[in-house]
Amino acid sequence: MSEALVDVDPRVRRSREAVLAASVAFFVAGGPRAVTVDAVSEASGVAKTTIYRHWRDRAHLLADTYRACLPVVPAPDDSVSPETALRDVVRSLVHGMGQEPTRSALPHLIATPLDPVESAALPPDVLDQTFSPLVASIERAASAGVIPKRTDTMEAKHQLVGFIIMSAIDPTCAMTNSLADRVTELFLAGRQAQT
Amino acid sequence: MSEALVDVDPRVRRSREAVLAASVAFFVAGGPRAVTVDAVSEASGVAKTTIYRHWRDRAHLLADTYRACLPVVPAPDDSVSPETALRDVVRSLVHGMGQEPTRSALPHLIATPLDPVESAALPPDVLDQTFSPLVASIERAASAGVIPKRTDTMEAKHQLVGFIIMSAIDPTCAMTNSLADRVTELFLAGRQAQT
DNA sequence: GTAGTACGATACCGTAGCGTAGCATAAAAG
DNA sequence: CTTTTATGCTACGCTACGGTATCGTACTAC
Repeated sequence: MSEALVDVDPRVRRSREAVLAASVAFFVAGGPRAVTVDAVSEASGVAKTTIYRHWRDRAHLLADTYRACLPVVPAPDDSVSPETALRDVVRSLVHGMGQEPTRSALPHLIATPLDPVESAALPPDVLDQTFSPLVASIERAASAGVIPKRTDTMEAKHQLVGFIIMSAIDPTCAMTNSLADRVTELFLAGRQAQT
Repeated sequence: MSEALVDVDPRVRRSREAVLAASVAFFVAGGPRAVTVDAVSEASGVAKTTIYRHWRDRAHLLADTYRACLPVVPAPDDSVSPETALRDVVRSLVHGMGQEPTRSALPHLIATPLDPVESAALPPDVLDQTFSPLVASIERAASAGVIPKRTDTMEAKHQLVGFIIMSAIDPTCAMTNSLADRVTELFLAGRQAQT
């Protein structure tokens, strides 16, 4: 980030990182409710007062914690075929959802934005942004005719995202490229069978 | 329930129902964290002391609240074809997930069992039981050869359940038989295209 | 009508958690 | 070495919440 050029003081860096790491750990283990300033302070070794010097209040700390648990999904590559682009995005999503802390935090990532108090400092559509590359790939596949042109984008999104998320929530499931490609194949085969 | 034959006293019935209704409302609106005994007491008009006469502690109230939000999914009918049985179960699931309070509570229904403190009085596999009819239908379809016999049951479950849940979470999505049949069709077409 | 029982109201204790104030200390920057 | 700044520590006030005790009242059942 560009902030790294401003926050030169290593003390600030160290404090912010230690706090966020502890906060993420609590969020993963017990959801937003488990992220208490006192607990984070003790676990991170950073004084409570210092935490409040970096975050206005608990809601803002929680917002940063939430964002730290979101996977980074690269934008789809337009220079390859629509099928390949879709397959790559699904691979990225499966990989991102399988990585910690995202994977263990997933149920909380879904539920937190719906909590009227815990979502206080959260932008309303944080989670949607994660799936926007996928939506773009679906739309491209539809306009290219790889799947029926009349395909309901949101329905297709539910189909793919749901499959991936349920797999990630199941701890016995391996989040590999192999799984990702199966997701893509089953999706394409089903859609292409539509009259 | 058979309890209705024992709890003849209308005062008890009235209290239990009012408390549970208010508790469900809070759970739907804000998750387990929002279910506080004080708030439920005030909203239901039932005294706090009376609540503790019917539930040992907050955890047991929350467990009943959670169960009240689960949909009822009838067991699959073995007298019809595997395809029809699967289609019917998917219809029931879609319908159940689309009904209030289940629909609005869905994210919390997923996240709550993973919360180490809020899941205190919850049986560990409450949510799984909801999907057991679906799993049975998938297995029957596989052994009948409607879908490949080597089908990974859990993977197929993730595929179907994920699609349904993501649709239900999207408030703009109509949870109709039409959607349910599309889910089933896309599933079967994709699976049947497997070599 | 009478006995039993569920209920409501109030008051209370203990704990957890948010957020702040004041001051001493250590570390970075020049 | 000196100045600036980030930090740690202790203490504090406040609120929300879980859970209990007590007592008077209203309703149900027979």
